[in-house]
Amino acid sequence: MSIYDTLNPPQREAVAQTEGPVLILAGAGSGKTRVLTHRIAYLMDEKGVNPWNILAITFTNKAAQEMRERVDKLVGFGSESIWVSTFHSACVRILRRHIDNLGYDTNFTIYDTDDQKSLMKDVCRKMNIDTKIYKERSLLAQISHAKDELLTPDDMEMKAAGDYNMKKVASVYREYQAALRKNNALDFDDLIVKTVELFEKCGAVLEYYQERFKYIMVDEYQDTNTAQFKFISLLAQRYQNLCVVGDDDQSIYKFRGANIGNILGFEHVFPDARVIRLEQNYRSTRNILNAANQVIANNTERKAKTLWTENEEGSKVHFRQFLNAYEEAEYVAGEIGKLKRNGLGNYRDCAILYRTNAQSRIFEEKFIAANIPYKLVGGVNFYARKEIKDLLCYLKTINNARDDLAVQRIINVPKRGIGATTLGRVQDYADNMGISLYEALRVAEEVPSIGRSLSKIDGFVTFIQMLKSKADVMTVEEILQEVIDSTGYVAELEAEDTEESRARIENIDELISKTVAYQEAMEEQNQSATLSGFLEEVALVADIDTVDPDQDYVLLMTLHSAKGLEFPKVFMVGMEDGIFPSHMTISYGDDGEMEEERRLCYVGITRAMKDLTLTCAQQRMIRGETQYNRVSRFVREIPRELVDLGHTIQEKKPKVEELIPTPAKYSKMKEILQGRNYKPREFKVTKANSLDYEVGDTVRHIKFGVGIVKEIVEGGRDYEVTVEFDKVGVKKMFASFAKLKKI
DNA sequence: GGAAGGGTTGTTTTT
DNA sequence: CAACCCTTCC
Repeated sequence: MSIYDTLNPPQREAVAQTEGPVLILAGAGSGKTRVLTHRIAYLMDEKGVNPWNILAITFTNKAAQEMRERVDKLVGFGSESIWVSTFHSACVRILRRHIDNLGYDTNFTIYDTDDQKSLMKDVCRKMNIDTKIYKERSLLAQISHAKDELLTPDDMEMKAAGDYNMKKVASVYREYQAALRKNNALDFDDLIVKTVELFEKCGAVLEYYQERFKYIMVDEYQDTNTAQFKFISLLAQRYQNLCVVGDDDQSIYKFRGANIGNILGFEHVFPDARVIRLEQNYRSTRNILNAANQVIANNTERKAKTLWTENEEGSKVHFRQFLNAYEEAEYVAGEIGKLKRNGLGNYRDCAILYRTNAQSRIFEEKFIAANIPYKLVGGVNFYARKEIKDLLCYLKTINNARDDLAVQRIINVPKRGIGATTLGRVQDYADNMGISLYEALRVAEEVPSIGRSLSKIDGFVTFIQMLKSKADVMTVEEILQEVIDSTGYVAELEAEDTEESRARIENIDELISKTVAYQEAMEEQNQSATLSGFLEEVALVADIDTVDPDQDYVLLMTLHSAKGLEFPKVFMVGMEDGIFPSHMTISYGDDGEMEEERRLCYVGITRAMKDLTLTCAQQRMIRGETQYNRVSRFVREIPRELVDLGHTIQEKKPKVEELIPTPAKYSKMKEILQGRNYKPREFKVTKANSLDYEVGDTVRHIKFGVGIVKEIVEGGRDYEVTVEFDKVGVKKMFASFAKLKKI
């Protein structure tokens, strides 16, 4: 009995076909992750392939991690030397070693969307471009599309021919790239583009990686763009052992350049490719799968296939319509509460899927009111929060002083009395001398009419220099701690003492824990923890990567984020024409866009294992105005006999109210929500049953150090602990996030 | 130099 | 409805 006996025939074929190009068309829930992990195991076990020679590209870091764990279980050795990572991480890893060939420093910074926007703003200002006409966002979008297609500014200009607008964009693109290079920074798209550029420019580097990656596998292949395809084909050119896995019906990233032609035309590019179809679904009940099949059958641009399953029929797809979004959310909260109370399932079995992030708000409100723990995936990224960005920019400045953007952000945070005027003068000087902002600050005495600000600038520069010199011997955590202490960042927030400032401090504590976690992870993998390593990890984590399967919470996310996941119970909410499919698609889109929306719907439906509920509201507030939407056309595409309509339209919510303890008045809700602080994300404030320390004990706090517990007051939600610290005096804090350790 | 307030704008979707 | 940008006022 071998580990491969549990596979069905096509799965086994996909596993055993190790040589040459292979296209695996894997329908939703057809066990493609199993195939991939078994295939890797097979390569190592049966074919004697060195794990060092295997590259597996996944869509998220989380998927990468899971795949490694599963291979570990199958093979039990060597999985740590397989490269399993996302396109972006793989490229960063390569660039960190070789990007000096392209004239960048290997400690380059990675710019996120916010950084890109600030940089673009600078560029437009310098070029005298009216951002009322050419919006930063739209310029960046056009540039991003160009990069997806591997078009340089020159290509774009050529393509523009007589098109004035596109010519203008091309010139902005050129300046933008120059600015990035000056800051020694890359944006997300550059990570791929520059790697391809590197391969094309340096034959030796490409050859090295071709030799290294003799076996290449790519998951979620339907969502690769042209640049990613180029990256992969260059690598696979020599040995041609390229195995791609995808499902054209689940291609949902056209807007960010995904080229569905990559999968539809694979056999054309690799004529001797073996094509294997996985059509048996192991995930969903028959009713759910049939509903999905019926919906997707309305698309014309697809490789025909029909998924089947041996699973039981299961319950029908539930459909419920409500008066408004509040009742919709209340219903969902009520259903989940009921499930948990009746012991029929856990919170973690449930996912709420919606089309746009903005729809999450109401569900958060209702979940808080109903005391249901949840985790919001996506939306405002943790690393996009002001306090986190501020601190990270300190780290970036210490790491790469050529990053002007980072320096600009922190030079006067906290207030050092270095204002816009002074900064402008230094910037001018830097521009004239062709040096970076930070270099100019270092020689600020040379800058004309700097006056009294000089001493303040000196203070800042001395501080950064000190940390730069010590960066090699300090851990990331120590550096961060030093920044926090010396700048008084947290102290300032403490003085503020509002709900908001406390939430910010909590976020900062979390950032500190993340540095510790990073160090531990590196130690485990026998790698050294570096500042640029940490910054890179921070730049490339997707929110979904932070979901912890051991925690019992409901997941709230967009349909896009749900790709690749599965849940026993799924709620697809906001099923209305105008929301999903989106207003944009209905009014301005073509057939292709509508088909993409439909694929998104297909992805949503096929996430569900046992139970699927579709909901919508008759009226809904969008951007301050009330909309009346029809039931989504996708709902109407599901055959009537597969649907349970419940007790008609507005079942007045008699039971629901009982389920929700707080008075269901919106204003009241809002008060609770806002009182609880800003944007509550996870339910972390869970009151411990008891504390493992008591009055008189000596405890350690991650930030304040050692102290003695003076008082413990039991509050409703949490314990309030008063501690007298050796260094910082008496502090009051909540037990659940002070994380005091008895010593 | 910095905070407060008013007007304007906009959302699909993300690494 | 908010978030964000810009102006105004201290």
